[in-house]
Amino acid sequence: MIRLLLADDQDLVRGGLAALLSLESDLDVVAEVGRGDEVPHAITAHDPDVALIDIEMAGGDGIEATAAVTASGAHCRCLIVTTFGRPGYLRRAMEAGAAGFVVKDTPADRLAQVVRRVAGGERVVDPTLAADSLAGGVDPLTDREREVLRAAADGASVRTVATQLHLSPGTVRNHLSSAIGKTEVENRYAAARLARERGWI
Amino acid sequence: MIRLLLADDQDLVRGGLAALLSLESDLDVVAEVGRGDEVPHAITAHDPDVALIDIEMAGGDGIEATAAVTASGAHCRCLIVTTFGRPGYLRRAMEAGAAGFVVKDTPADRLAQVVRRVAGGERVVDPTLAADSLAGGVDPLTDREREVLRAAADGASVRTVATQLHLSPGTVRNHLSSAIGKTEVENRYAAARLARERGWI
DNA sequence: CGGCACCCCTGACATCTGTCACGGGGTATC
DNA sequence: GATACCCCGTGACAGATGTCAGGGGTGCCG
Repeated sequence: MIRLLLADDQDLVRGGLAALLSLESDLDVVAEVGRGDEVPHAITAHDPDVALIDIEMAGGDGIEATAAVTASGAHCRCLIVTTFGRPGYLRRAMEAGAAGFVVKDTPADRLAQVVRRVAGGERVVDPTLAADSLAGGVDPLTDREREVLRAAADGASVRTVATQLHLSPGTVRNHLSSAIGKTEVENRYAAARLARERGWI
Repeated sequence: MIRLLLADDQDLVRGGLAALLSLESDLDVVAEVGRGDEVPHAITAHDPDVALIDIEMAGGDGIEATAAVTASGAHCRCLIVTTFGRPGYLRRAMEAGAAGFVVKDTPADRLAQVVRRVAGGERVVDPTLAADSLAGGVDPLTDREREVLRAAADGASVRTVATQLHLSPGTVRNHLSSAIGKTEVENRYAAARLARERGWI
């Protein structure tokens, strides 16, 4: 019997996955949580073999949760199950110690197979996604550029961002200009959009 | 027996919902589609009583699909099941003739009840969402403002938007300025963000 | 009919943005 | 030590943006 933990902030999706996986005789959903930061506690409490974790969640994201589980040295292996197949997500998830990464577009009947392979010790990655990740290139932004871009992403002015990050307005503009250059777009918003799409911020 | 159609572009979610609903003895999932524009055809082919439709989908959105079903005069009733509880979505869905609207945060065991009530002829709306919709106010934007805002949302310059919509650059700027004023924010991007959040664009 | 709201356009203005050249300071690598 | 990054800052410039005050046109409604 493979013991499973589900982490997803949407009740219907979580319930659906539970129903789906429970159809398999060798899989047993032993716990469900709706927030990323509840994952470590649930793992110590229920000792699952595999944790299926979403990335975008209300309380703490799934990559951080995965990193926490990895750091704790728990027996449980983490399988990321996410909506967005962003190359940056994949890379960051693997760095955080994830044992698998699939998108929610995966055919439903294949999920159980993936879970079994992960439980068996394999690393399972969505093949098309892995190709994208290799082809799409890596994040060219520096830490500061990412930070500034993130702060400016939802329409904050230079002055606001500068105050927020304790920087001079000129410096903020320089970082933004650099990010715009690296992403080869016209302005900060397009740059932020692209960076988000690629999973860089 | 209540016959169901599922429309969601994510295989795992669709499969999960199917598994979840199939646990109920009076519900029967007779068809599944992964695109909004396949909904009308699937309805004529399988004659379901209730269609569970997502909004954000790859091929044609769920509100358009609902409108098409309503226009066709089919016996089938549409229940929107979506990730985002945006007031604008709710309003537009109801205008398109939806018989129900729930978010994916809904507890899994309540979905079957909602489906039964919709099948029985009731209109079922997420209560907190309905409150938001009434309190949050209506879309203050004009058709043109919405259009211009949408075109400018992902970082296009004024010139680009103007060419795209066959307008003068000055006119575009006036529309944007007006939208910025109505949304009470600082710039077009924040305005677009807010409009998207509210479901206006 | 007169308002009223929307649409389209113009021109002008202050401000914000994106870019460039330039400087100084820190750290890691060879 | 030289080199190469990265970080932070300045000053200056052209161009984009947001705002305002106009002008005409349409259609709707009291």
